[in-house]
Amino acid sequence: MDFFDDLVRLETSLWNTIERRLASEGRIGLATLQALQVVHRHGGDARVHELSHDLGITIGAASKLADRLERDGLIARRPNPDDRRSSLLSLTARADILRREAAVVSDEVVNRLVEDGEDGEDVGALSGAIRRLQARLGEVAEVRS
Amino acid sequence: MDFFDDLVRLETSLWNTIERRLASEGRIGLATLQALQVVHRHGGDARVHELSHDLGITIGAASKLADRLERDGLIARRPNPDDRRSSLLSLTARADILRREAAVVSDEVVNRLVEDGEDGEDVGALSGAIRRLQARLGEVAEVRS
DNA sequence: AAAGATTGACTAATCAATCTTG
DNA sequence: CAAGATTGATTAGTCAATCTTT
Repeated sequence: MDFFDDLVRLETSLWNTIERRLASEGRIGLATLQALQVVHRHGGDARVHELSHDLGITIGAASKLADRLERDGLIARRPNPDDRRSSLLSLTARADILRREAAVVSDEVVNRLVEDGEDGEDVGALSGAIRRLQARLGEVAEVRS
Repeated sequence: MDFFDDLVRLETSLWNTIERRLASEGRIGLATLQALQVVHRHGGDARVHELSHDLGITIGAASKLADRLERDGLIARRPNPDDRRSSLLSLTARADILRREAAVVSDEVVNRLVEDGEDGEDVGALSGAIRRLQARLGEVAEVRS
């Protein structure tokens, strides 16, 4: 199971590296960035359910995450007109700016790692392989509860 | 920064999938397995420092992790003869059995994903690329504090 | 002073129970 | 009853302060 260990180690190291860079520049944290990106990508259709699914956390965790983002003025909840059980989440103007700025920093770190090395062209193939494995793992990968 | 997102998503999905399989068989959790593997790999020379380094968590978190493992009878702390500031960590006999059993399950999940698909031979290259990127990221990847 | 580890206050995750709406 | 979400109790992480040993 060397492959899995290597995968975890790289993900952890890269995550920590990006997190440090963001902190050193006084930006939002990487976990917050990931959450804001989910809301952004879903346009006006983000619910707590999408946070849970896309981040791979439980519904309970996603609900509390939305609470914190709302408390910090990063998202707004408005009633879902199609289903009164849920709310629709959207980024505040300020959050969208912070999101974009942090994304630039994160991209910089990743690109510096991935580009202009001898391994430069590996990355296309690498990304493809990762996405194929992800597809293979498929819908089996939901979080319980 | 698609590459990083894909990496995170695969790692998360695979982690959750393995975790569910372990839980369904009544084994130790994946985080515990990872910790026991670190102690195992370091032979008699594991300290709290190694847990922190290899798992990518802070020293404080590693210290508390060692507390829990010790409390649950999975590791023993004995005084480090060479340096009285630290203890040496070793697996209990029971922990080594649980570690091996859980590793088999984890390997099964990963191998089923990775082998005998059309992507079978990708994985060698994939692992290599991941390890090269990890090396490139290098020692920069320590956790602060 | 620096290195290794521990501890307390805080933050964020899980799980289970519960509430509301479909 | 299902699905979506919230909440309370518990668990595990971070950070900062501290203690001991080098």
